Amino acid sequence: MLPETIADTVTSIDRSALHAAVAARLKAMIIEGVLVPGARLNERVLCEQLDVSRTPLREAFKLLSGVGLIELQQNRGAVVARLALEDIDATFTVIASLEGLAGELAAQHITDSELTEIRALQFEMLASHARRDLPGYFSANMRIHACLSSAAKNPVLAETFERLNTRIFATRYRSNLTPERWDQAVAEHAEMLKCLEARDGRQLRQLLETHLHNKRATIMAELRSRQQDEAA
Amino acid sequence: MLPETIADTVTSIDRSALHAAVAARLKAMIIEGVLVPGARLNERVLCEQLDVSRTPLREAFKLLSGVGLIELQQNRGAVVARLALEDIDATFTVIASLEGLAGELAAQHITDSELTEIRALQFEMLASHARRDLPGYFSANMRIHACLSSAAKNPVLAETFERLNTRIFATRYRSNLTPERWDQAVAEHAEMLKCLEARDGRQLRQLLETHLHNKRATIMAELRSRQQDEAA
DNA sequence: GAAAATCATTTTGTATGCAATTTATCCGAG
DNA sequence: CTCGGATAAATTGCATACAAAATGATTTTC
Repeated sequence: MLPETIADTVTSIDRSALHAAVAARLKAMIIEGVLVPGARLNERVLCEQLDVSRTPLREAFKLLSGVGLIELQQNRGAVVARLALEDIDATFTVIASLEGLAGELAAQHITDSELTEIRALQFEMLASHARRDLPGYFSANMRIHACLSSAAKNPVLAETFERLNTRIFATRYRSNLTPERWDQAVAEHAEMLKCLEARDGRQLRQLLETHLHNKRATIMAELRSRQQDEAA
Repeated sequence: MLPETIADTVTSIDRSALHAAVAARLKAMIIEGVLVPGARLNERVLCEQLDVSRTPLREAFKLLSGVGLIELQQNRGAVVARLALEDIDATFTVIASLEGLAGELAAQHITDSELTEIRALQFEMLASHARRDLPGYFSANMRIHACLSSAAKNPVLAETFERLNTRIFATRYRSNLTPERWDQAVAEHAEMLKCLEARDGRQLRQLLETHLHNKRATIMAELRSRQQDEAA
């Protein structure tokens, strides 16, 4: 299934914090799509796959349910959280607001080195855009948003973000973009950097909110059409 | 060992969802201040107190750590989450932003009956204010904010809220108010209701953000002075 | 032949036992 | 008397065993 040596080192589980390690592994499996939304998490099967007993596995379930990645059902075990379109929409709405806040705070608190890093990432993003390298673009994009979040110097905000992002990670960073929307997004990012350099929090917040609002609209449209296709 | 009286029924733990019930009990104990921040959660002791075995107790720990009410320490068990002043400040900043969003969405989506309920709660709050009944005031206040959150029709927002609120519940709804600040808060609430009735989302958002910003400033000032007293 | 009921199997939930780590106590050296 | 180290006690972490519930299959009844 997987290459033996390196993969084993990566995938094998650290026995010293088993429940946490199992949780991390399950999280990865969910994000990577190995475990699809709605799938039942059979304890016996997962125990054998991960080579742990049921106790730490069940504890990991509880940890993940707190993040909202899985749902616990009374006497019926756990299933991978299934997000309805409305949930995704709602999540983006909240993320948009938080991202706006992050921008406003970042404009106040960002250090020069952080700003330098964001500039660099911006160029990476431009490079990926020029190459039409979508995965590279998403990667740079994601790191820019993470950088902004950390520049805001608000751990609660960062944590809340992290939480919401993991839930819709696949949706957010694996969607398609029309060429026009892609160009527009890149242009928006350029604007955002300008605001950041000018330390204009108000404006940055506004920009980020509309930026995320646009992203939400794009993704929702895509998801809806995809759902229609499936129905047909 | 069956529950005999009504009191027993209320306080005894529902055996059908033990880990969840235990989590609820622990949450209550933390919010009520029975378990103070920083206190170690000894498994053996809690098992005896709650009359459950360690397995569901430990699972409850994991559930609560997801909400951020307790912290898990490697090989050292769990402690009630201890919030530094900066954490409280950061939390309020995020709550302010979310509350603003809730207001904006509520203005768009609120139903007449919800609006009626908020009006009623507003009067309850005024009554408590007139009587200088602080607990009653906080209670009405809390229900108004909850109502607003539910009127926003965004479950993700509501959940995020709930999460952040439980963490600083004691701080938020048990602080003192100067008479001036109290009057001001009541006035702000009147303004907010007006915006809601006019379905003016923009304005309401602005109001809520400053309202929460004021609340934050008040509470942070109080906490800082309290900390100084303790040091002296 | 279909619906319902019963029984077996599987799966989840809880309790307990054992190993490993941490914490507390005691003793001796400086 | 204090500090450090060794040992004992306590506590946590994981695995397993048992109990309860849910699922599925088979038989019974109409």
